[in-house]
Amino acid sequence: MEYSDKQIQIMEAAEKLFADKGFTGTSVRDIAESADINLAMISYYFGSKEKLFEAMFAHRSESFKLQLETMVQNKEMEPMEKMYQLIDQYILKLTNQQCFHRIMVREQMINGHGFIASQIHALKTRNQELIKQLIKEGQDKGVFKKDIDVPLMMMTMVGTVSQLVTTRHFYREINGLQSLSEEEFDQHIKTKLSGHLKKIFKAILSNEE
Amino acid sequence: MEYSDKQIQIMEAAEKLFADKGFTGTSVRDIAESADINLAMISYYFGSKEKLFEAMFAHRSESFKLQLETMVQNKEMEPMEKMYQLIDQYILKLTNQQCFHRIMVREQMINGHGFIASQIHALKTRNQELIKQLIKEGQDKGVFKKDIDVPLMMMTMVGTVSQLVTTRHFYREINGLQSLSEEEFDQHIKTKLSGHLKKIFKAILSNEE
DNA sequence: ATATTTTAATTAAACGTTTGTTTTAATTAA
DNA sequence: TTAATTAAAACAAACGTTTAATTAAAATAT
Repeated sequence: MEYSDKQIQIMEAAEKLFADKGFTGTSVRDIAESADINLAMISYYFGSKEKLFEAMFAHRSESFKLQLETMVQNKEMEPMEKMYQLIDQYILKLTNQQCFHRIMVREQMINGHGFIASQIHALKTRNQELIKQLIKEGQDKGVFKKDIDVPLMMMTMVGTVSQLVTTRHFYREINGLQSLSEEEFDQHIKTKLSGHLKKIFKAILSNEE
Repeated sequence: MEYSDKQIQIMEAAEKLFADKGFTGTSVRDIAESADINLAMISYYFGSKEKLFEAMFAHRSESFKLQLETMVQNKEMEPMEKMYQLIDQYILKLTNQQCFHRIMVREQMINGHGFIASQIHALKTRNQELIKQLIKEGQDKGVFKKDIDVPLMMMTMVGTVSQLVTTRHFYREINGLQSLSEEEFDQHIKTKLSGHLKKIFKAILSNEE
């Protein structure tokens, strides 16, 4: 789908507001003011508030996809290296798109059957499939353990990163990092999380002692 | 705070709706119908929708507290055993109060400064403090590693359980567990999570090889 | 114990706002 | 001149809350 500059401007304002206040907590007048456009433009461009939400979600979903195909199929790379790269890519996606992630968290909790639910389902199923391939390769090569619960493992990766992103202000305070700028704090999070998750995944996956 | 049966009846209906549809997504008329009372009773008993939310939250917060004090101070118990017990207790709390947890997840994402934010902050700070004690004891006894990032470790415990609870329908489908009843599925989750987290925490914490 | 008074609980209707959306009119670009 | 784009006003529906009237319960007096 192609969008004009004005449409993207509206979607970006909407994303921020939806992330902060939720779908029902955000009014179309909020969005119009924040995007600096007249409120009639929302219906004009997107048809409705709901359809704007869906358009924004689908738009961001695209850039939220993990780029794993070529990496998973790469035969030069060690399985554990691939796993580490997956972790870093996931951390990067989430820290770079924290608004969209917060929206995802809200939507995931609703066991819906509409457009958004199927978008999330497709995203998750795709990732799970690719990671299963990655794990199998490591097992076939004898470097990964045999009894690995992939969905549970993913829960730990996604859950840990998600928890840090959604409670970042608490983590920040408890570690006395108020002096850092948002960008510096994001960098701090990335580094810490990366080391932490790699340690855990090595312990779960690796056959070596 | 003491509440009458009717007040609890209202708070329980409200909790379910707030968990499913969010605060703004839930109308006082929804709550009144679901609790089978006249809508004026909400203002009559609680003052406002907002105050009902706060009352419900504080009420549930009480029973959500981890009971750790006596366990942490127990000198007969091994540190790792305590850690395992903490994990199981946390899993139990979350699976038993999934509605409240979903509300917590929503509220945590808002970096607010009101009543709810301070309730959550108190809950989290208290847990973190007790767990820090637990870790320190293990380190002093020489059974835990020295370089442990307690906040990050907690992110993994809380995050993994939270992720499973908030995306339970997806986890259920991907593992082909649709035939289980909700209760059987909850039991399945508890068992799996317990083993998974204990394995991870042993790897992170234990000094033994 | 019964009758009376007082307090509390419950109801339906109404209030003024805010909501998402549409319409109408004005302006701009082709 | 025609079509595309913007702004402002208007719309009904839904919102949280309050009101005033009624019923139920509790407390007091006889």
